[in-house]
Amino acid sequence: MSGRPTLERVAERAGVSRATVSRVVNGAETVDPVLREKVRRAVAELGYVPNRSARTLVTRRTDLIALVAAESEQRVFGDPFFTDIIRGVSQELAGADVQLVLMLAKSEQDYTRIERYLVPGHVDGALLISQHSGDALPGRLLDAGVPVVTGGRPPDGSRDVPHVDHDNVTGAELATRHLIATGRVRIGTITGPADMSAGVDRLTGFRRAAGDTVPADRIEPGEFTHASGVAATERLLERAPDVDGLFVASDLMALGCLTALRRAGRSVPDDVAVVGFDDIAAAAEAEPALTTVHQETFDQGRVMARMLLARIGRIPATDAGRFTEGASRVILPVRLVIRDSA
Amino acid sequence: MSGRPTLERVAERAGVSRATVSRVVNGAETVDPVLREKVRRAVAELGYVPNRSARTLVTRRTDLIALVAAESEQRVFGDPFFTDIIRGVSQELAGADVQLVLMLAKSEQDYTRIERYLVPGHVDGALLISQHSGDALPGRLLDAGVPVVTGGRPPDGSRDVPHVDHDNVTGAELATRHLIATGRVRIGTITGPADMSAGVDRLTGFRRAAGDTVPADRIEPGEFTHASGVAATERLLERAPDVDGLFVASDLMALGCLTALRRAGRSVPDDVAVVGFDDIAAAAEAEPALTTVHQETFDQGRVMARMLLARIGRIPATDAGRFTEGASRVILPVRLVIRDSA
DNA sequence: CCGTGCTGAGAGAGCGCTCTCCCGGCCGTT
DNA sequence: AACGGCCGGGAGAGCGCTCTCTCAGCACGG
Repeated sequence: MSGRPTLERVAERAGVSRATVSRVVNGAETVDPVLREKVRRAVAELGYVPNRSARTLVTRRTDLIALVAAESEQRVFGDPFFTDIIRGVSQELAGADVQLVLMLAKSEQDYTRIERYLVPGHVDGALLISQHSGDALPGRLLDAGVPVVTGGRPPDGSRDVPHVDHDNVTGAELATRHLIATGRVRIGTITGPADMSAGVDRLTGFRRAAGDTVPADRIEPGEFTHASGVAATERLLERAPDVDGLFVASDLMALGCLTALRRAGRSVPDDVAVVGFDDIAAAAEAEPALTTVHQETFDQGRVMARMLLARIGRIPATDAGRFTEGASRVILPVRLVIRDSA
Repeated sequence: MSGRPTLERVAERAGVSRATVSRVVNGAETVDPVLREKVRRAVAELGYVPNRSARTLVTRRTDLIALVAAESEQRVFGDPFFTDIIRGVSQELAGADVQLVLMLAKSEQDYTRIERYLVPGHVDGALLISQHSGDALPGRLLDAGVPVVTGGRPPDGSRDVPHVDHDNVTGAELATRHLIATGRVRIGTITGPADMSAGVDRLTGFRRAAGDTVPADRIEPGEFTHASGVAATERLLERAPDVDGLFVASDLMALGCLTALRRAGRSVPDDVAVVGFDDIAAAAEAEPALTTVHQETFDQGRVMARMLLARIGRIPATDAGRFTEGASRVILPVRLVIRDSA
């Protein structure tokens, strides 16, 4: 570390000034090809790599982007969702030579720490996932001028933040219509949390397809986890034993639902048809294989990253495409995947 | 960002020199309490937060630690393993005010990029998970003087690197002994990849318990994934249809194994007893609930982080405990969890 | 009374880079 | 032939921080 070559050393070796080396390293056009070649060689010979901090100090660019996930209640983490988003984000950032700083918030205290870290320009921008209503972070970051993109529509009532979401309403509608089209008449749903937009939107879609005639005892709240899927199904079966079709707002819950139905002696899809949402890997392996709404979580991560990169001017104009300036909202399409459970 | 207060401004407001403010901010003892209080107030009033790059430039400390995962073949990612490690690492780093930089390598090219990034002091240390034999990264980092801790024993033949592993040999031995103790006589195993130490060690443990009498056609290689578990079980059943007990080297594969056995019309545990390894959340939910070897992946992440922090002098001596200097190797205990599949 | 030893605080020199100036040389113009 | 314009390259001023060095001030002993 002590012996690491500096710009100065490279300049010396190449017989030019520091400024010229800097120009070459940063790809400036206005350098004589002969000098450029000399510098290139000196850089290679010395194994020169620019010192990030020194550069950041003057450019005010960190080449760092934070991915913040509210991990509270382990909700995010049981979900393959998290992993896929990270993979997508990671891939896109790698291409832009930007590093990913991962920050998990388990408590209010963590949140404060994260806020203190993000605000003063330690990162060039932030990606937020798993937002809940009442979350002040996006607003604070916006106020502080930190570029932000969230995964999923911000909860109702929060400020308008650029975001990338899946078409949850349409997905839920497709799922529910499928239940109806296959002859189910006493349809119910297990919903996601009411403080997350994915929960709200999927219920909206369900209502849009099923109409307002669905009695309240066939609507049961869950928490997007496997365990909550089991519990919600049990409660629902108790109150509405004649239910013959269920739209379950996440695959993890749907898997729990299958377990609960099996224990209750109901056969799927004969007695009760089940449709999930997310199309996680385990859905296809379930017994029976789960009919579900497919979404592209990996792509969501990629688009989030691209959108943020565009906002901070890190994507060449040609590449940025529709995300360059205007777009502050991208809704990705979903599709129904019919397997055996409905 | 432009208006962010600097040390200079704080000094001015507090009526002291920059050096004194720096001392207070960094918790030096040798400052007059009166001045200290003045500085504290000025810091609070201006909302001063030190500029990380400027500090890094002189201290050569980045307060950044990289977590590198070889994501190739998506093996790492299907696994809840990854998520748990991250959670553990993240928690421990948060306490030390160190940020986590996540780097996923999908290709050789990524690997080169990562190496270029890590070597020149962009991070204070690196955590490596999912190592394969032939992986040159740990050695290169060691040579470059970058502190490294790996998750899992480095593959045979690689250089000795500080690491944190679970006791895979003992775990596999326990699992296999359980099969024997419950009366299974024609025992087989589905192994992990031969280029990963977890795969090798679990096979060693199996052999240690089962003896050398196990015929080769009851040993079938898998890749730690669900799909490979299904395939390996099918191949094994074809060659050794009379098998009555299986030690499967990962839960994901064991779940696949259950699926394959069900399809083949074998009942578990009556016809074939199955023991997995990892105790992922889904193991308890499986049908039948999976008997498996429990490991503390979350703790593994924590210990890895602590070990690295100790090596770079970021853990107070009292806390560092056994990891301070000597320990370059920690083996975490595992235990057998008996459920319904064996 | 002065000299010695200490403690606490300020002055100032960088850390390695970028970027704005400015200047020298070359072209084209009048 | 003289001059303006332009372009490539060098000099040098920071970016915000840390840390060594130095010195002022005080208590103490001789």
